[in-house]
Amino acid sequence: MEDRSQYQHLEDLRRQVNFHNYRYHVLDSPVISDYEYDRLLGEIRQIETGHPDWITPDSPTQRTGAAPLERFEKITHPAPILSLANAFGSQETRSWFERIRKLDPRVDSARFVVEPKIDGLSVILHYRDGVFVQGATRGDGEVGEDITANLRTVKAIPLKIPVGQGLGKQDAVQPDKFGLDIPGYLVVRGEVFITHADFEKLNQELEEAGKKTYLNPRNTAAGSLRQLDPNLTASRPLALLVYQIVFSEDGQVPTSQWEALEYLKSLGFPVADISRQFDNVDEMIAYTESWKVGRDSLPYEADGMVIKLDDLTLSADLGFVGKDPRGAVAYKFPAQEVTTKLIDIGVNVGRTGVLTPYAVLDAVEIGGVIVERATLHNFDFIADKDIRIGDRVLVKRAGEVIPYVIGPITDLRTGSEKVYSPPESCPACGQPVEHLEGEVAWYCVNAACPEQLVRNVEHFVSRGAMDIVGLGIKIVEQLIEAGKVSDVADLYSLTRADILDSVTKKDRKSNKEPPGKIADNLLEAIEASKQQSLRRLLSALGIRGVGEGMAGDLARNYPDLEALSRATAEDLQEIDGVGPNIAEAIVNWFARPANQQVLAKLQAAGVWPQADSETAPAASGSLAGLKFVVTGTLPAFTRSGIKEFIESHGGQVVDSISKKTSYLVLGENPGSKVKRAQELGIPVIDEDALRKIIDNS
DNA sequence: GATCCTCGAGTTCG
DNA sequence: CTCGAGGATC
Repeated sequence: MEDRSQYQHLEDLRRQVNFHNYRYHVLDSPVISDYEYDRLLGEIRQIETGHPDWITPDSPTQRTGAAPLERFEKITHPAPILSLANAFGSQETRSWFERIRKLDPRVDSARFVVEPKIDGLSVILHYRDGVFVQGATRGDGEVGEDITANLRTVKAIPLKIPVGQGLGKQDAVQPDKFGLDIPGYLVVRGEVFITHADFEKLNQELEEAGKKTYLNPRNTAAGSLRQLDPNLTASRPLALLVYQIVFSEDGQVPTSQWEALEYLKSLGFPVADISRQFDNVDEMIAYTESWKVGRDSLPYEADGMVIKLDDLTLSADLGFVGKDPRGAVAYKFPAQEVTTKLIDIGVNVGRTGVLTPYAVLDAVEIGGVIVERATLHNFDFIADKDIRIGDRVLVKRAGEVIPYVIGPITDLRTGSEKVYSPPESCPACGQPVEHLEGEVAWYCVNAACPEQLVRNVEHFVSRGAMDIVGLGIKIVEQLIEAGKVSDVADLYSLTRADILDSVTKKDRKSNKEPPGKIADNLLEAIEASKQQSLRRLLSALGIRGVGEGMAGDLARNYPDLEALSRATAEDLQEIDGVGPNIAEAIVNWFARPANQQVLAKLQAAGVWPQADSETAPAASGSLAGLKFVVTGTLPAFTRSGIKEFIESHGGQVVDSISKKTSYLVLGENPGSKVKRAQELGIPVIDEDALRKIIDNS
């Protein structure tokens, strides 16, 4: 008697846990705390321990704990698991529609369903009498691998359908709203994936534990499902969205894709909430395109949208082209991540002598441009990620612009890859390289390294520094090669003849301007640069640790270079933001004879700015005390324009988002900063909103 | 001593 | 944009 009531209690507990599981993993809105959930689960475990014969495969305790497998068994799918033809852009999507319209007049008035194409792993789930009995990978579409034990640990997969039956809650689903008999045997298809947020959290945890991190959410999801030990799979934050009924027996299922999604939802399966139904091609395409732009705001990685004819009967009647069904098409977004071969590793020498490795890649298109080079940051990065020459690597364009190597696809190694070791001598001058203890960077310490000189002069003339227009890297190289320039001060003693002698020979055919004119323009630009502010000159000199910001701070505290050169390390540390390291770097720079010579030459040439008004901070204004970060392109401003605009109203512009940021100003084609702002709860505004803030105060 | 913030330096393609 | 590192802050 007691057994009987305890069994009923167990059943009740299981129903409750399943319900809360559904609330959490499918609806994403839990109604009890994790603690309470764990307590319910614990109680079930306790009862089951006392009565092992009561354990059923759909008990929530059976999600974990299965023993590791030797290998995965093969499973033949009950129906072929199809792939889709791709369409790149709206033009190809329209062509697809036109093609099938000609084949069948019914297409003319057809409806469409648009769903996200999530970058995860396709899985096939089998339910016998409402109980999850088997799960498989897609494999080649006919035969997949049995990963039932792993899938059981994915909490978003209902172990029993329908969910919520008998709980009497308002969220309880009504599977009979379609008036259909739930099939005794039902096979559905879905995508297992990991959200961006969970992926980042997982990688952070792995990194803290000193373990190897994953490359991207897709690899992680795929790797997690292919673990032979289900306990490992259980520890991964896998999510699921279901989108297709593959097969059914002993029952009826909807014959429209939209209803199929509704039906699956009613059975307790998670279904993508951005899926939409359309009866108009233009609106369908507009919606699809809207996600091409908005893909970054999705919580998961999507590599496109799937467009399906809503009428599944019509879709089936249309048949196939090769293996692809005619009734659906995958609208692909431009790739943001691409794999390619790393052919070689080269090394650049920066103006400070830092050696930076870069990857020479087998050219690939990423997001519309051909990429064949990507920075590798530093030599530790190569070692940490275990990047080898000949590896296939995953490459991404950060913020849609600068490509970088995420890491090697180790599964694709052939054994012929070569481990890379950093050079022992500078690739530009051949002098031995040095590495300071505790620092990541390797340096070429040869003061006469020609590459460093080129970079140094390049930096000196750049837009943010002395702003000498018309003096590009090519001309700098030629002037140095011709021996006309051996430090930045030499620019001010250049004659017309010097420039004509060394520069014009090579550039003549590519330039329409007569060489004399080029020389004159250049001399004029050099002359004009003598009027640049102390802040700009300081930042142009390239003292270690002194960039645009620090140069401004120094220029506010010292009237000219002479005064600064006499400052001691102690004096300098009085300035906010200057610590022992930067103070020492400044003192050392002024102490070097070569630099003293440069200073003397500059002074003689009249390049000797005094403390200037440009450095006076705007202490008041409607934006006083507010910190702004700008991302993307603003309609009415240039990059430096918006900075000046905000600063002129007393606001401050910084580069990276932190808790102290007041607003993120959003332009077009924004980068990853938007996501970070959302995480930190920082208000995101556009240009107009910024103006309103100024006007309203 | 640990953690957060800010800055500097190098960076690709067209 | 990313990464490293110096400085400030608790």
